[in-house]
Amino acid sequence: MERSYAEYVPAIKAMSDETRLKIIDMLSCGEMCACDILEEFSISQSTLSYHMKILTESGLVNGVRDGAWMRYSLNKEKADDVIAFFTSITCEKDDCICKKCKSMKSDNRCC
Amino acid sequence: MERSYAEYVPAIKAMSDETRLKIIDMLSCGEMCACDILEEFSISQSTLSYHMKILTESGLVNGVRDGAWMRYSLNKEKADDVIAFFTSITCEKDDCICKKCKSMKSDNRCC
DNA sequence: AATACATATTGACAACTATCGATATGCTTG
DNA sequence: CAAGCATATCGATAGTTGTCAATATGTATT
Repeated sequence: MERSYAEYVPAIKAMSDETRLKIIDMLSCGEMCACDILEEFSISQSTLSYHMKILTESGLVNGVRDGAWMRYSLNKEKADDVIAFFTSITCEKDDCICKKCKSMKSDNRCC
Repeated sequence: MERSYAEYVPAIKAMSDETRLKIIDMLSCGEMCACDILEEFSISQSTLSYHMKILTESGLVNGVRDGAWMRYSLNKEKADDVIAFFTSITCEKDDCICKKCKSMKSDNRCC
């Protein structure tokens, strides 16, 4: 089975930034609007908007407009999907890509 | 509780690349040497060495010299640690950072 | 319609990343 | 020790990222 690693890259990239990790954590219990998220950081409004765009485009965060505000929330399904993907590529498995290694020996060593 | 998001950034950054995700997958069942990993990709030897450095410096991959070869393996503890961190920041929790949000209402909405 | 507020977009820029070819280092074997 | 193979490092380069100030857009209120 060929796994589609590239499919997960945008979400993992979205998580590979300290600011965005904190935002994900902040959204784990419910919705927050941009202005309240902004208060927790020492970054400009445009920078936060940039981070929220990366998070929403990655699918990890949902954003809905509510009048003048944007309400952001965590897309739990997507987050769980990423976690499941991680778990799958870091666990031994019967159809593992490494089984294709020509010189792999019986003790799981090659070379 | 203040979480140390920054602590996990190098490992997540290491995972945010298609090539390195595939390498992690290849190492999930056992050790492989650089030359065998290289065969699975269309990249130069120096580029692979660069990726292996990022993976080992992040702690996700262990590299040990074995004569002329390097034997790489997944650091399962580190991988599990990252997964546990993800799980923790994407799940509701009593000590959640979002609970500090001034305007958070009883229905977990703010604004 | 004018003003104020919330958020998004733009343009600029410095820092970082992925890549390569060339070269260096380290190990093994004749 | 010389040659050859495995891996690492270096220097260059094109592309990406995170940041800001300025500006634009969208919504609510007066």
